[in-house]
Amino acid sequence: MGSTLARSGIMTLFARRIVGASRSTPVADQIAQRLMRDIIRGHYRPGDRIREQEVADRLGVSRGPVREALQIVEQNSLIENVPWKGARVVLLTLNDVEDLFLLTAALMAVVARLAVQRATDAELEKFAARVEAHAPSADPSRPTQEQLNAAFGLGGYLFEISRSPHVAATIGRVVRLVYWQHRVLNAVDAKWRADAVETWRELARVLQTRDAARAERAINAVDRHSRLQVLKIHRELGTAVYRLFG
Amino acid sequence: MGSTLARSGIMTLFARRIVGASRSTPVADQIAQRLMRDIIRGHYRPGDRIREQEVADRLGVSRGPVREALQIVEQNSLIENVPWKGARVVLLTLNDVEDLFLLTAALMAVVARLAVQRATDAELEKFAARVEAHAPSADPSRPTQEQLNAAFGLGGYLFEISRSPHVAATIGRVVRLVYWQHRVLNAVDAKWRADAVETWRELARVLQTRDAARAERAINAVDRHSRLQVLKIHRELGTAVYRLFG
DNA sequence: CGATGCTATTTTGTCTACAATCCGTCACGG
DNA sequence: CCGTGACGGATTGTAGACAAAATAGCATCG
Repeated sequence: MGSTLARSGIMTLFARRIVGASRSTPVADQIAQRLMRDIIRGHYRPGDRIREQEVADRLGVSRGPVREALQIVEQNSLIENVPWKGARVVLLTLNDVEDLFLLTAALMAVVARLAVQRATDAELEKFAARVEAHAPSADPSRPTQEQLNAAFGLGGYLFEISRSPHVAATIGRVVRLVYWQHRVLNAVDAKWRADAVETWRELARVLQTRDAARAERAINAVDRHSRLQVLKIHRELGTAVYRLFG
Repeated sequence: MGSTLARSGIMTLFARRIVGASRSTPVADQIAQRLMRDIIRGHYRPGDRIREQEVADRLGVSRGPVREALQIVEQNSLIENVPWKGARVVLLTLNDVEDLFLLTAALMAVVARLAVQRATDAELEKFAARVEAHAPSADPSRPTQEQLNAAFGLGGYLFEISRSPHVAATIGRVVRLVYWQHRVLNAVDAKWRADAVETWRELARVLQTRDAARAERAINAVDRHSRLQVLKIHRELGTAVYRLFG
């Protein structure tokens, strides 16, 4: 059946299975990861309906696991499940996005403190190396998707070395939505991407000083650029932003 | 089928369905709420296995909706779903609980700011009234469950008047786990409960001053008493705390 | 006596079938 | 011409049956 079900690889960072870790990932989980990837990559757009049978046919499974997966995706705030009407990709309003950035700021501060406290020197060095490795994707000529993947990957590793599954899970649900909104940044081809990489570099440097207060400021600087741009576009375009998600 | 499926009423506060709001709550959601209630109230204890057929028989439904419900509960970090081995109630370690309190503190600060900004005067008065109404449950002779319900109810209303579904959903997942840990407070029958009510009263007063900084301090004071007690018990008893969850 | 491998039972994972509900369409009447 | 209500197709909700895997118990062997 599931030759079409190749594991995502990017989202996996936030999927912590604390104990068992059996070799075979449950099909429902795989479908959920795949659906969230498809939504964030633009295969489904905000407001789109997701039909169970369509997903089942596309992935070569039956509707049972698909329904379980939809519950997972709903819990991650990417879809809404309305009784007898099915699943629909959420339409985030300007207020939603503002609140998500609020949450991100507060939770990122926690992550920064934990990383400073708990990450090893080797891990912080590896983090800095990853920042450099992903830096090329900040090239304005590259598609937004690469920048998105890079940020998601860096964030995921940062959560990992913070050594708190609960913090990682909580903030993971939030940043997934935030980075999804980064798709609207297609509309602005400014030097924003280069600035973003510079803030990541600064964060990597500050983390190695083990200064919690400075780390909090540095990690919030990372999101500041994108936050301003994303909110600006939302304010200008209103609900028309959804056309940018194709 | 579902005469046994009476709606919980307490958890409902965190279950936001943004648009549709059809009259009939999906069975899977009802089962999930019921399972989470059962776990927190001690029907299932940490480490207990939850068999699908048992749940299905007990609630008078088939295994399909139960499986969907288990995915929801797993996303709320109350159970772990291990492939081919089923669902098991999570065993929170001391580290887990510490991290959850960290998260709570950070997120409660956000809630305090939002409540100060967004709640109406009438809502803040109603909040103060609810604090007084629930005050009797702080009576040391009452069971811990009542104190737990009271705190959960007050928290839920506070999240509601903060007017941010995303913040409410995010912190809801965390405080559910935190208040679950309050069960260990059976072991200490100190004057903790009366102190707790006094911190709630103080929070209600401060919110009405619309002072965000003071509100942050006040809301963190609410959890401080229970946090210290809970962590103390965890440190003293180690894994033996699980015996307190019956 | 203890360890190991086999077998029976239990439990989970998935699929198929059927019932309940919704949505678009069209006929009908005002 | 427009609103209203019924019909049919499509989609979701649930149930039951079957396959796959794990657990427990027991017999066997060292």
